[in-house]
Amino acid sequence: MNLTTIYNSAAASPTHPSSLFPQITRCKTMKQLHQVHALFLKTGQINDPLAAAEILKFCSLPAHRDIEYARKVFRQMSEPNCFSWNTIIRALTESDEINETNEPLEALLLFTEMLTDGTVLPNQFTFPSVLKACARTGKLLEGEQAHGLALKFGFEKDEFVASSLVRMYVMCGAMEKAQFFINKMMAEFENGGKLVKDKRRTEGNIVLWNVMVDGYVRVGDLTAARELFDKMSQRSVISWNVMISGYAQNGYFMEAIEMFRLMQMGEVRPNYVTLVSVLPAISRIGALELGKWVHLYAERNEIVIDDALGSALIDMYAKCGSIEKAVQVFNRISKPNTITWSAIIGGLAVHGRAKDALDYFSRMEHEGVTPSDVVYIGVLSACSHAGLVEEGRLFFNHIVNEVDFEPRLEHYGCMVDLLGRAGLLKEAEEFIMNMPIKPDDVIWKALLGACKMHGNIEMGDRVARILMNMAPHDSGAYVALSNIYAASRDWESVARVRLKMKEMDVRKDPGCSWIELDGVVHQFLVEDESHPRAKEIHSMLQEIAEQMRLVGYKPDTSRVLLNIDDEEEKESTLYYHSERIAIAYGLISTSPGTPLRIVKNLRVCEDCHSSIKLISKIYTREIIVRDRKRFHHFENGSCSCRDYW
DNA sequence: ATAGGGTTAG
Repeated sequence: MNLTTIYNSAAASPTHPSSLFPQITRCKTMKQLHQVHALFLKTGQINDPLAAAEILKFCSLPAHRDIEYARKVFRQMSEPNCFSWNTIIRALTESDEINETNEPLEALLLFTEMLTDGTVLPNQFTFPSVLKACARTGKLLEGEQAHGLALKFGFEKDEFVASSLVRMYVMCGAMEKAQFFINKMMAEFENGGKLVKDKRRTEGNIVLWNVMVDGYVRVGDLTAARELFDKMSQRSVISWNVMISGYAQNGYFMEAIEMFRLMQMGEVRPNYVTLVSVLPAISRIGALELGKWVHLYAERNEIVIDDALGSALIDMYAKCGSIEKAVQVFNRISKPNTITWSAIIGGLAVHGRAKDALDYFSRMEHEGVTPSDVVYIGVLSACSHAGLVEEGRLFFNHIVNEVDFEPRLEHYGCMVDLLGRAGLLKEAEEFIMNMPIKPDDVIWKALLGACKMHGNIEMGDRVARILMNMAPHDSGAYVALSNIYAASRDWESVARVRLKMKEMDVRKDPGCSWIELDGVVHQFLVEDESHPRAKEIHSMLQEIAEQMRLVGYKPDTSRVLLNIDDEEEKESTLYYHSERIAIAYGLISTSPGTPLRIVKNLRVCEDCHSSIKLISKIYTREIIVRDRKRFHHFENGSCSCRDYW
C-alpha cells in the first residue's frame, strides 16, 4: 500500500474524528443538531468559533442541508474565523438554488464582505469555492478578480486553486483565458516546477490535468483533449471517464468505444460512471455484444444498476435491436424515474410497438411519475410510427391544454410526421403554418418526406425550395426532391436538381452501415472495397443477386441518383449500398440461422427494403436493421414496419 | 477544498 491509498482510505472513512465536539459528531439529524445548538448557546460554547463552525458544517452537509439555518448561525457568530467563512461560502456555492434565490451569487457577495471586513484573510481553501461560484453563475469578471487575488495571496499554484481556475474560465466560456493559464502552468511543469500540493498526496496533479482535458472536451476540441490525455503520466478513472464521455457526447462513438477498450488494458478499472458514459456510444453504434458485456460487467462487479445506469442500459438494448432485453432491464429497476420511462417508451416506439409504448405511458402515470417533455416525444413518435393519427392528436392536445410545458420543436416534428405519413399532407402543412414557434429544417424535412411518400410533386417542390433556402448545403432536400421527380420519371427535373447540387457543392451523405461480429464492429461505406475480405464479400453479393433473380426479383432502379444510362450498372449500384455489403459480410461470417443486426446512418432505400425482405426468406435469417429513424425486423420475407416507414 | 454520468422529433 502506498501513501496515496492510506490517505484516501483515511479520507473515505465514515467516522471522521471530531473529538473536540463529540456531541456534533454523534448527530444524525437536523433535529438532534438543534438540541446540541441549544446546549451550546446555554453553555456559552457557541462563542468558540470552532464549535460554531462545526454546527455550520453539519447543516451544510448534502445529507441534511439547511442553508437558512446555516445562514442564521453564521450571522449570529460574533467573530467568524476563516473556516466559518469558507464553510458558509462553500454551502452557498454548492446550492441548487441557482435560479430562484441564486445562492452561488450570494456566495460571491459574502466573499466580498469577507474581504471588506478584513478581520480574517481568505486562505487556499476559500478560493476553490469562490471560483466555483463564479463558474456556476458565469461571472467571468468576478472570476478574473478572484484570480488576481489568488495570485496576490500566493495561491495560484495551489493544486486545488489552479484546477478551479481552469474550470472557472472554461465554464465562463473564456477558452482563450483558460488556455493562457494552462500554458502558464505547462511552462511551470516543463521548467521542472510543481504545483503546491497536499503533502500527503503523491499522485501529482491529475485533477488539474483532468480539468484541462475536460475544458477541451467542452469546446469540442477532442484532438487537443486527447493530446493532453496522452501526455499525462498518471491517469485516474476520472481521466478515462472524461475522455470516454467527451468522445461519446461529441459524436465520436467509435473513439469512445476504443478508449473504453484501451482503458481495460491498463490498471484503472471502469466504474459506474464509466459504464454510464460508454453506453450511449455503444447504443449509437449498435454494438450489442459489447453492450451485453457492459451489463455483465456491472453485475459481476457489484455496480448497482439504479435508475440512471438502468436508463442507459435500456436505451442500449433498445437501440441495439434487443427490445425484449430492454424490457427485462426495465422490470428490474426498483425506482424508475422519468428518464428511465423515457428510455423504455422511446425504445418501444422505434421498434414500432406503439401499443406497448402507450401502455407503459399509462403505467407511468398510474405510478405517479410526472411525464417529462421527452416522454411525450416518445409517445408521439410511437403514434407516428404506427399511424395512430387520432391518438397522436389527442396526446398533442393534451400537451397543449393540460401539461405545464409548452410543446417543443420535437413535438411539432412528430405531429408533422404523423399527419404527413398518414397522407394528410394539407393538414400537416397547415399545422406547420400555425406553429407558434419557428419551424426548423427537420420539420420541413418531415413534410418533404411525406410528399415523397405520397408522390405530391407540387407540395414537394414548394417545401424543397423552403428547405434549400434554410439549409443550402444540406443534401437532404436535394436528394428528396430528386427522388420525387425520379419516381414520376421526370428525368429532366432530376438532372436540374443534380446540376443545382453541383453548383452549390452539395454532396449526398455517403451511406454507412455497421455490423458487429464477435464483439468487433465492422464498418462499410457505400461501394466499400476496403475490407480485408472484400473479394469474398463481392462474390456473396453476386450470389445474392443471382438468388434474387431466380425468384423473379426485379430491382427498382428509379431512385438511383446517378447519371447512368446503363440499366445494369444502375442495378449494381444498388447492390453496393452499404447495408447490403454488411449483410453479405454477415452471411459469410456467421453460422446458418444466426440473426444479423445492421445499423445504418441513413434511411434504407425502397429497393434495399424489398431486397432485404427477400434475403431474409432466401437465407432463412432474421435480419434486424436499424436505420436513421427506426428498426426493421426482417423475417421470412416481411418486415415489422409493415412497409409503413 | 479541485475532476466524470442516463432519456429527446426526421
